[in-house]
Amino acid sequence: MTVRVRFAPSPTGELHIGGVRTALFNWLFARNQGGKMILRIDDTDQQRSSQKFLQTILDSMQWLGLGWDEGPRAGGDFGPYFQTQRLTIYQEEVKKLLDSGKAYLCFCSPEELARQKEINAQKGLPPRYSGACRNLSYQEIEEKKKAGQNYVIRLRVPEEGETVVEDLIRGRVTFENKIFDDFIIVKSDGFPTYNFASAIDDAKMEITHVIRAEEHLSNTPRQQILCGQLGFSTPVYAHVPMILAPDHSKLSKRHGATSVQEYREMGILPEALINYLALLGWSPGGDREVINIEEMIALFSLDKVGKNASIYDLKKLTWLNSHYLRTKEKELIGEMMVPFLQKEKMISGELTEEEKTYVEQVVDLVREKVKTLQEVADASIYFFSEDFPYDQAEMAKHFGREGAELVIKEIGNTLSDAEPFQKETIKLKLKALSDNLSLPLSKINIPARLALTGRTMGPDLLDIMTLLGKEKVLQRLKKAELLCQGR
RNA sequence: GGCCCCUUCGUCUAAUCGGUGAGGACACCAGCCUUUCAAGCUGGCAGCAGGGGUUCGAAUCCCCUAGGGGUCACCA
Repeated sequence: MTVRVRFAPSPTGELHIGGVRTALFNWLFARNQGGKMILRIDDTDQQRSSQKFLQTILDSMQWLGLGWDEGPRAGGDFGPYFQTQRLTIYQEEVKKLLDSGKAYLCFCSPEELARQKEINAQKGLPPRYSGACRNLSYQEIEEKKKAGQNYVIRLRVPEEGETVVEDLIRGRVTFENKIFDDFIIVKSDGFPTYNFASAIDDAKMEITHVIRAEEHLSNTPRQQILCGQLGFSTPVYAHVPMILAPDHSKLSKRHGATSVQEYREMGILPEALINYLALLGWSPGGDREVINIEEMIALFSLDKVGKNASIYDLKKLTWLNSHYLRTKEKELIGEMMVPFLQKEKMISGELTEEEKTYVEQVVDLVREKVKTLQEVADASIYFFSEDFPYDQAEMAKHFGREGAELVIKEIGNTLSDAEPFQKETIKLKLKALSDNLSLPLSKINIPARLALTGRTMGPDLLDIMTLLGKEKVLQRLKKAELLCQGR
């Protein structure tokens, strides 16, 4: 039997890192097992679902390289892959349950239910449904329907016995059936609830393994009961641990960057995010930290997934990102830089081949010093514009000093003779100048760097000079002379 | 509150059948390197939640306590 797994996001928000990690584990498992990855859209929440979120989720998945074999944009034999397009399938199953008395209509209004819950809460009882409509007569039902009363459909849950979930990660988990009340399977708007639609779709789509977050573990017995009533066999379950925010609470917007989209905009590389997320809750064994996707696929197995929730730590993500930033081909990083450079107005329009090469050279110099693509852009301004900012504090320190102007002037003089204008010749010139002026090399390099870049830290000075070219270097040194005078 | 899950350095984690000086990574600190800042290299700090058992021997098995998380929605 071929493995079929599914990732079933609901388009009610952006794809967050918890969701991606779940998607990743599904994807790795499918690839490792030679199985299929299905993407299903659980969009039964009419109020909150939106087309915009759907697009973002699909884009995020594709950006990360987590492709799917069946689903939106891919098609497949088990469609449709949107729950809102599967209504007739659910209706068919509802009818069976209703006809056999395994489900019933409930006319209690949300207000009534809320009141019941409040009463229960006051008595210290769990907030469960009273069962008021459990045994309505046929006549009562017809009357209420005729009166136009809204209703939901509830599943009649057996009060005796227990339901056992055999979880690949947690082991055997037992629930007493009496703790469940008759839960809703069809909402008053006619749409199925999550537990209902999910159980049906997993069965109809022939999903073999349901790999999802631990928050669903408590829902699993309900789905198993449903499968039993529906006559479906249950898939194998694997509940992966949750990802928690640094304050140990459940992830939410107030925790800063939590969506894939945000990391992308920040300049995190997809492979860094994947690598980081893979290490959260799973270990490839040994002392591996940096691991590429092919190795992950080869090594992935659910029994190496841990049981405890993990807290995400941006520092490690950032470290991995700087690693990939530094080691990936500069041509590829150059391409990825384009939107960032455009955003900062450092480039515009289509790049010529020459410009592409220049961007790559800049990237190659700057990336050693920073951790994200955005930081590459921030650290590259002086390579793209004459109108770059000068660090005021450093200016005061290095240009405000007695004799600063003279040093800058001397640097300009000596460099104007540097021919060809290359690292070795420049190096010799600067060294000679340091000897002539009896100044340590740093007293020359630092002002020069400040003059050329507006800051005192950055890539190798000689590399900056050669990439900028003689003309710009001399021009900026002239400008710096004036800045010294105007102190 | 009921039910369920979980508990190894600050964080992510490793430790085949119980026998380890409890290993690695990020972060942090120090040194080296160095024209700046990084990177890199070397070293350091730091952990088995607590208590009972079982055993010659427990991070590992059992029980209790504590703590954290999840769930109990006409959200998924």
